[in-house]
Amino acid sequence: MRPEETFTEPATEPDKFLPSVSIDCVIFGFHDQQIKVLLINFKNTDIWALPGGYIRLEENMDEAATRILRERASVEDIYLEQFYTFGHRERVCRDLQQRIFDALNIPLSPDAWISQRFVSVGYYALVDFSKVIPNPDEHLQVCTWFGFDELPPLAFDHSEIVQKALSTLQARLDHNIVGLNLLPDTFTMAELQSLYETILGKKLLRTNFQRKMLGMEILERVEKRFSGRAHKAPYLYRFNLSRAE
Amino acid sequence: MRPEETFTEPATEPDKFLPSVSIDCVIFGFHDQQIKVLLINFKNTDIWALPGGYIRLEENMDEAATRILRERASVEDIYLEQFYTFGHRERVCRDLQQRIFDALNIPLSPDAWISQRFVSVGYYALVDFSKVIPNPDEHLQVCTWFGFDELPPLAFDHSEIVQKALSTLQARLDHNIVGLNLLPDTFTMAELQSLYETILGKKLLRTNFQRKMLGMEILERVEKRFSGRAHKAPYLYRFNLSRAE
DNA sequence: CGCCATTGTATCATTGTGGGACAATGGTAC
DNA sequence: GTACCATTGTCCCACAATGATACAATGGCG
Repeated sequence: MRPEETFTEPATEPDKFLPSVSIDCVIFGFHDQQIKVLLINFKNTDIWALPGGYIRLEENMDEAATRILRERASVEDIYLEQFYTFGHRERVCRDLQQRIFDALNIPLSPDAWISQRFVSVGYYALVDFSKVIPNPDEHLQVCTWFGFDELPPLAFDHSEIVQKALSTLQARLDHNIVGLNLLPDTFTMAELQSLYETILGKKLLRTNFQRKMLGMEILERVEKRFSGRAHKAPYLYRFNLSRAE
Repeated sequence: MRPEETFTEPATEPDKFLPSVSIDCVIFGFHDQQIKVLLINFKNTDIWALPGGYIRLEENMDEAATRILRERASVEDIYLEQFYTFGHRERVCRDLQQRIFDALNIPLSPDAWISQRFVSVGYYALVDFSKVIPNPDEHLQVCTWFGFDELPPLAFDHSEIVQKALSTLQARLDHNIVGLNLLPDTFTMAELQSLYETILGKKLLRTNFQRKMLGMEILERVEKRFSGRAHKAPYLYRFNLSRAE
């Protein structure tokens, strides 16, 4: 199964997919003190959108989301969570959709279910920025990271979807161990704090943050870092969930 | 538009509805110190299920949920919230579905989308038990309240849906003002506490619960109750959201 | 008319959090 | 080599939030 099958097949082989339902993935990364989102851009257009896809008849919905993510971001064992389903009547703009298919030179019959109304199930993924290789297929020009605050205008209701993904992530910050998925294997306390501050959109007190994180007993210290920078070298930490009981 | 149209139409007039997507509603009430759930029972069967329905092409998804609720529980201005979307491959059992349609004497073509796989969007509603008039239509034998701990076996994956609805409600208890929707206009502190204890499934300390609720400044005291029972008569309270600022 | 379960409130101990003090560290500049 | 200094790790204090208990007020009931 080649990655690019997903995009063309629903138009050419509609019977292999579940009609009226799509999946859109908000893939979050963290780099340079910034939340990043992976966006795609269709060939011959300037249209940016969330990576998404459709559910094959033989797939569970979660499996479909995992596959879509694998195809776009080339990552396995991903942290993936469903957060909301978007079902506004006019959420998919027909004209814009037509423009995309025209640009790709794929025929789109107005009768096909893929031309009709959609409900889209939103998933967000937390991935280690450094391990992701964006993976454009033959229909995509680019597949790139954008800073959360520098997103281009997005197709359809994708801006709303991104916004809802972030607010859900904020609300679940206590339960999701976001660092485990968004950071490299080892990291400094400052990096972890910067991640939390970026997600929450506010500054935290360094000392209290450190106290709280260490108190959770899910961090393990590893050897001192050989800091390239000046000043006192911080510890490196690693997540160790087995310590939490 | 008569209520019962919803159930037959997708089979007879599939083009009026969005294929592959259904809505299932978990309608919560509170009575006799118990969380209640409204269930339906199809005529000539012993099959219990959640009230559900389909999305008309001209409806937003939220509107569809509101309509389904109105048709089943005859309540307007309902507190309704989407909580999860269920998309397992085998979640709708074909045989069971066939049995329902046979019992109702409605033809069900195996080719129709309604015979195929579904994704179901779950909504939960919080309603004032005393104001709800369960409203069975011509295809339903009964439409009744069940205690949450005394639910009969449910069709398809509806047990899982109910469970997820409650756990979501628990998680959102801080943000949702559940009392506003689940209790009558006026109520005692003991009733409010009992509601919270039932939802959370654990006892709370009376004095601290009272302190916390009063501290939120969303309750307003009304005249003393003429308690039929012995002992000190408690205050009656009413929600007054304008006080929260 | 006193009993007593219930209710409203005050009080104290414990824990959690905001905020700052301070010593230790380890490149950098001299 | 040495003084410097921003960063880091830790401790401490003040105050808020919460757990838990004590106690007075109430109002039907016997």
